[in-house]
Amino acid sequence: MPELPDVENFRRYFNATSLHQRISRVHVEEPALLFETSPQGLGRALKRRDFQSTRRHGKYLFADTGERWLVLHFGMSGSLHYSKKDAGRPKYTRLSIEFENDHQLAYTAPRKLGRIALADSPEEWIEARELGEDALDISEEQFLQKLSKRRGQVKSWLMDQHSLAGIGNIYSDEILFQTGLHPKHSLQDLDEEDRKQLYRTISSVLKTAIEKKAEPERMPDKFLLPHRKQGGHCPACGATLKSLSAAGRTAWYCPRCQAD
DNA sequence: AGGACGCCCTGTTCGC
DNA sequence: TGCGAACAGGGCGTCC
Repeated sequence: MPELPDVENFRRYFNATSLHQRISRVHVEEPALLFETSPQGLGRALKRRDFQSTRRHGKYLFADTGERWLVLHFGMSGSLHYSKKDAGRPKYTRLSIEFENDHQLAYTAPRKLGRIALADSPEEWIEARELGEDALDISEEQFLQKLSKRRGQVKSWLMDQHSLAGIGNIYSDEILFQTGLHPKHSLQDLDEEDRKQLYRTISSVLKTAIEKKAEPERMPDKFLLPHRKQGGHCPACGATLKSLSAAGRTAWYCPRCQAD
């Protein structure tokens, strides 16, 4: 599930459950998800410390130990679950962090496509991965400038984490639907008003999705999200939605409201 | 540079 | 109903 709104909710969940508690044990159940560290290295970085704060950049979550930062990426299926230790670990737990209060924070990822790492700081990580500005932090001026330097299809650009960080397949569809743009619309052909509208829609869609806990059933009626599947209908005009392939993913759009 | 692929995984959904 | 194929909200490397 994890695009920017999901990860922001994970961050808030992390804050509500896992700050300021001494870490007693660290279990790495899927070492393949570790990036440039080892179970021992992760244990050394976390044990006997506590998480003091969190940050998010795009789809990455960072937790500060006062020394190094824990970095979590959720791939396509990752999530967080805080529970009492004696309840056992949730299914698909790939990493669990146990606290001295007999609770644990489990990072689950059925599809094993996530990433667990350590960084000296969020900034160091962002720079090393060459991530773009966070989609909710970027100013309109920065946004317009970045856009003007690029060519290609609008959907691909929105999903490119090196341009803007945080937007994936689902929310790029939502943003394009609400802006009335076809997924393959050329960036160069966007006029000034389209560009400004795109910027405003990114912000409003992501903020609304965060508020709604990134849960499709909670989204406003005008959102495409709950309808984007085979046989789904446009919430604005009722037309049957169409799909196409873009940047290796399936885009859903309304052929009437988003004519090319 | 940008775009189309293939691949990494595995649970769920689709289509015959 | 049952089975294999295709697909799923991500990201990376390769090739053209």
